[in-house]
Amino acid sequence: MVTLEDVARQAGVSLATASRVLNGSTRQVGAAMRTRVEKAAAELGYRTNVAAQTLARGASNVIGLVVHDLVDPYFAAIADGAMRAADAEGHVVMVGTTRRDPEREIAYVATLNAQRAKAVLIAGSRVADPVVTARLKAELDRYRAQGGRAACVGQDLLGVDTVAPGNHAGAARLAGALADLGHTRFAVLAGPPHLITAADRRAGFQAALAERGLPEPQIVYGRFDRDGGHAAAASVRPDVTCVFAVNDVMAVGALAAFRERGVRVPEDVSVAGFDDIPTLRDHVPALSTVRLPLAAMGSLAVELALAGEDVPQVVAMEGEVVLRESVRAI
Amino acid sequence: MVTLEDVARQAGVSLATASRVLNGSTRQVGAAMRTRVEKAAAELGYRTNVAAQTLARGASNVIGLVVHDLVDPYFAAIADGAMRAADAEGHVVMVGTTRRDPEREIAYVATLNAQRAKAVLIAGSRVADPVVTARLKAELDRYRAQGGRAACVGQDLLGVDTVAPGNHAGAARLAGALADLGHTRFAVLAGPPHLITAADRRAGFQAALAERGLPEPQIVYGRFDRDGGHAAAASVRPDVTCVFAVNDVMAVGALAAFRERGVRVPEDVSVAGFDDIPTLRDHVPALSTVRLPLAAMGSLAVELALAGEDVPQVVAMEGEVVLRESVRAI
DNA sequence: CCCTCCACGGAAAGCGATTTCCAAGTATGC
DNA sequence: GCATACTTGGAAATCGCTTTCCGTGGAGGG
Repeated sequence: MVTLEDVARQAGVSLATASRVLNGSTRQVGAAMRTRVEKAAAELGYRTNVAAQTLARGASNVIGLVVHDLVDPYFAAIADGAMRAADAEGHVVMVGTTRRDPEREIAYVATLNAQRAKAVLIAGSRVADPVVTARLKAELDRYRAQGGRAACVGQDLLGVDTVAPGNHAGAARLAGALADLGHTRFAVLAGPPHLITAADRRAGFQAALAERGLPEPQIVYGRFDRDGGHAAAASVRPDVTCVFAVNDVMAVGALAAFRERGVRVPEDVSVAGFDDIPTLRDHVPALSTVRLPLAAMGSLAVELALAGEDVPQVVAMEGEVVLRESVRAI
Repeated sequence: MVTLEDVARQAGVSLATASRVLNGSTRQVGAAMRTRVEKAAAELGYRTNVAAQTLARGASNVIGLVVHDLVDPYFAAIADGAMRAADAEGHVVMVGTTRRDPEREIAYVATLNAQRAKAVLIAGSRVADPVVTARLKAELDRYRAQGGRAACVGQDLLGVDTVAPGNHAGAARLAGALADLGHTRFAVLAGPPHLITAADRRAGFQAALAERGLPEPQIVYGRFDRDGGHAAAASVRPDVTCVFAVNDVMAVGALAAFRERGVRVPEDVSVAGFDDIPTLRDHVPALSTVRLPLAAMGSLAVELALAGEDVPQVVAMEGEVVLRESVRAI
């Protein structure tokens, strides 16, 4: 394994000079020395040992990204945005998936702390359990106490820079748009009650209906993924004319369930989701939803974390209602 | 920043003992010392400095994964499989996206070499340019010369452990199945000519048609993504009854293009893809394809790399033809 | 022509862990 | 009861790089 010392010896210069040439420094190195070092490094096939560099510098160029599930287009889009931003700043990205287990989320923050990652990004909904949230916050605080930066895409509950999607307001606007189409009897495929994102969207939707004096929607709890939507669709009451799934992958699952049962969308029932994941544009029928700029949210989170303001910044991202063929007026 | 030395001092033991307790070792430590160290570590909130550990041990627990595009469900599925396997072995994963630029692929291998990653996984098609391939191979060889392990999901061109999808054979079997339905006039949305995966699939398809004495299919080149399929579909000749897109995302794009033009699938034209990406199951019409076990391929690649046999292993993965509603007999 | 200052090369002290080598204490066998 | 063999704790060298501090030679100013 060729080290900087090998390069320095081959070039006939000191370690310090070789380091300054190859790994950047504020100090200048004369042209003659510089080319000698570069030539030696190329000949020997030298590659910096980042572990040693990180140790010596006391700072790494790793950005950690924690998501629930990379296969979910929602997280894939956020991760993609984050990776582009990280890349543009010369950082590399370490990704961990929690598989929706908060314990794994905490463990991964600890791992990233051990890596002395430059920044940690946590994407995805918080859970309603205050004990779990407190433990994650404690782990993040410890990390930040050691000089780490952190940002979150989701609820502003961790005391760090946050990109906060307007879940409540977006769902409320969607409810309004759907009510304007003449719907009165709604169902909400609400996901798990303890997931705050799911709960906020459900609550926003319900609040808007109540404000208009419309009857309470049917609430169906379930999982937050495609299969959860598929299963929940089975219990929707027959008099319901419009179904709101609290995220797009659930809506896609519900659409599949309706199709299997011969229920036509939108003729028999209207369906809407939330997020506007990229894969949606090829779906039949085209799904109505609330558009969130997912990739931008990912890159913004990276920028916030890297900027590292003293007081945590919270940026709200409002979703835009997009009506497509999955809904119709009644 | 609390170090092992702080912990040792607080516990009143030596650095060596603290290290043995906290970071694993073959050596035993007495129960009394052990609990004292653990207590001190917990009180101080100690987190191992992985950079220092990596430097001292001469080995890291990072696995690098290089993919073209995380938003593409094909790569997301492979990455997910790889991450699960890595996780099971106690490794963390660093992901890089190349955005289909071979230069970035090479650069990322160099970065992972600098990280002294335990293993590097390269997923995605090689390109036909032998110079580029040689440069990537050289970079990988340098990495492996320093003790790194590598594996590849794709063509066996890099001299490392490889999980090789049966592109040619799978496409040939698909062509056979489609011909059995009575189709004789085909088009192939062939992707970019220089992408070997795309070329192999096209060639396999053509070979099977030729073997049956069927006329040459129309070949339409284009990009290897959804928009490429969408654009390519526009130039399909009107007499064609069956279109093969060399991957699923292209097929999905083609389906969208046909829908926009009022061409019905499968009534007017049959369409098939390749890969069987997970999002396909909710597509309308359900897309016929060749199923590849993507997640398993990802985890297998990790296992191969970690096993580190002396001679590179090559595991072929054969795809299974799956006919769904996007094709019909003629 | 002398003095100051700048530019640039090198020696050496860390960074925070692991691990080898010693030494001392404790079991075990006869 | 003594020699032998394990255990187990600690001192110190080491991993590869960065960076401070020092020293030297040459340019520029008066």
